[in-house]
Amino acid sequence: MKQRLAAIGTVETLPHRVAAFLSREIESGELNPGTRLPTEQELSEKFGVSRNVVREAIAQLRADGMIEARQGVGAFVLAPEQRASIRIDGEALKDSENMERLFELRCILEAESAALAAERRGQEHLDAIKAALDRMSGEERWEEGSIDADLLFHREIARATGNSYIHTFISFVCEQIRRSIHYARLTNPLHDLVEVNVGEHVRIYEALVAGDPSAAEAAMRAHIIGAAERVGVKLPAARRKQSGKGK
Amino acid sequence: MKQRLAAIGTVETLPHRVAAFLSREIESGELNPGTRLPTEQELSEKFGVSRNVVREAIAQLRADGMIEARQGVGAFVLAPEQRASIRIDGEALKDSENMERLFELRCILEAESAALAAERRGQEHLDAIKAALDRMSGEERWEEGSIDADLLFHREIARATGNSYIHTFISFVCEQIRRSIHYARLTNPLHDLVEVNVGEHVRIYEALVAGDPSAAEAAMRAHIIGAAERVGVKLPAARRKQSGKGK
DNA sequence: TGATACATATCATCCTACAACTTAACTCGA
DNA sequence: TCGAGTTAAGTTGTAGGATGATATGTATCA
Repeated sequence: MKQRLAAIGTVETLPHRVAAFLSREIESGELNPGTRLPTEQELSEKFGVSRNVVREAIAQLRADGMIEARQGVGAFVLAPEQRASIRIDGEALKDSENMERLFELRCILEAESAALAAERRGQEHLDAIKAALDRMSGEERWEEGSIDADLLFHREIARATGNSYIHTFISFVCEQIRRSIHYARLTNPLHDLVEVNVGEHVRIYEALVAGDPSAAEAAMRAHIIGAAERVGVKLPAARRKQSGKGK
Repeated sequence: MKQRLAAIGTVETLPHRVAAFLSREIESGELNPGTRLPTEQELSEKFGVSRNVVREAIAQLRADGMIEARQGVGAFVLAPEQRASIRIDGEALKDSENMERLFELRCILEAESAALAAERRGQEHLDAIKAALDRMSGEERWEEGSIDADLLFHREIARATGNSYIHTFISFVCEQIRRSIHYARLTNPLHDLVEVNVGEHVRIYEALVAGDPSAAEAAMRAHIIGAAERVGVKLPAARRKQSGKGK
């Protein structure tokens, strides 16, 4: 709490910057659940901004369920379980272990998504998935166009599950991963472009056409594991395909 | 866009209400990606609030990545894929089909969580899970205390996966479900209290102790399906446990 | 036709003022 | 002395006005 805006860094509007700063204080444990934030006036002075800016920042944080404000009392940090939304800290993804974990979560979601899509897809879903696949095949190198087509491919599969929450969660996770990789490239332009592997996508598509949930799941799992490795992330050992204890 | 705040309903601060209204317009497709919102001044007049209130509302929406504001131009709706966070509309969960879908997603996440926890848990995890279990067992009826203990049980299992994203996602989904059920009870006080089924929890715990991922997954899946049914939600047919095609 | 200047529209920030709510302190009566 | 009621102080919630910054469109000039 000794910071001024000059030390906050990053771009964007002042409210966004104040909110980001406070958010980091909360996530890092500097401000524990139950802690009362400084008053709006104090924050205003501390950061050298108007009270309106502080209020806008606080509005953001309360919409996220990170804090609650009580009129006449102050603003208090809430427990993470009370959050009204899920966010992923882009900075945290610079740590490759966190990237691993996010890929693991993605693998869980996408493997199930593919299996459900294989069961529930209609012709219109297959058409959309094929269109994304064709778009991917038309690219010679793994560039933004390919990345967009790849994301679209995954999103269309998730759409075919008929479960909008699955679609939302997968879209979100894929987008966060994409952003992280994108920013890594901006920082390090020599970062190698990753080659597209359309064969893996084709196998997923074929399993969907065949309506084979197990094949779809396996193909998708292999694809996500492969995609992770291609960006330098090694997923934790595959599970239960070796245990053979499952019924 | 013909609404006034009187028609917005719900409680809370004016910015929150304006943001919620706009958010619903966006989610419902009334405001498509690329659409330009009315100016701040127009929204201020339309809703009969000050421009500050409108700005705070917009700050919330832009923090979510639902809109982007360009100085001198206006505020524009962004595509859902650009969202910086995941939210679940509590109103949408009043539709039982959406509740089904959310439970399905929960089942996907929690089954995997249990399996990973069975592989990765340490003694400290088991202790925490047991503590939550004991707390649940001490309750004679399914009340808030039991619900909290149940949520804690699930969160501790997710923590044992060692993947904070899994933990975050599961916590979030469980909390949204809990809130939805809680509000349903406020609206309809005659809604039956649901009995706690500690036996299912014990089975999960035992599989964790035994370090048996398959058993943990199966027990968790059965528990989630049972929990859903106990609140009147029937999950889509179980998948792949009958296909037997998996390797 | 392209570049430059100017006007207009709109967001971003700041400031002031008052309303509404909460909490602590004070006063008064039993 | 204790409890209830009142008042004062502190803090958030809202409103309104002003100025700065940015983007876009239009007019003018070379």
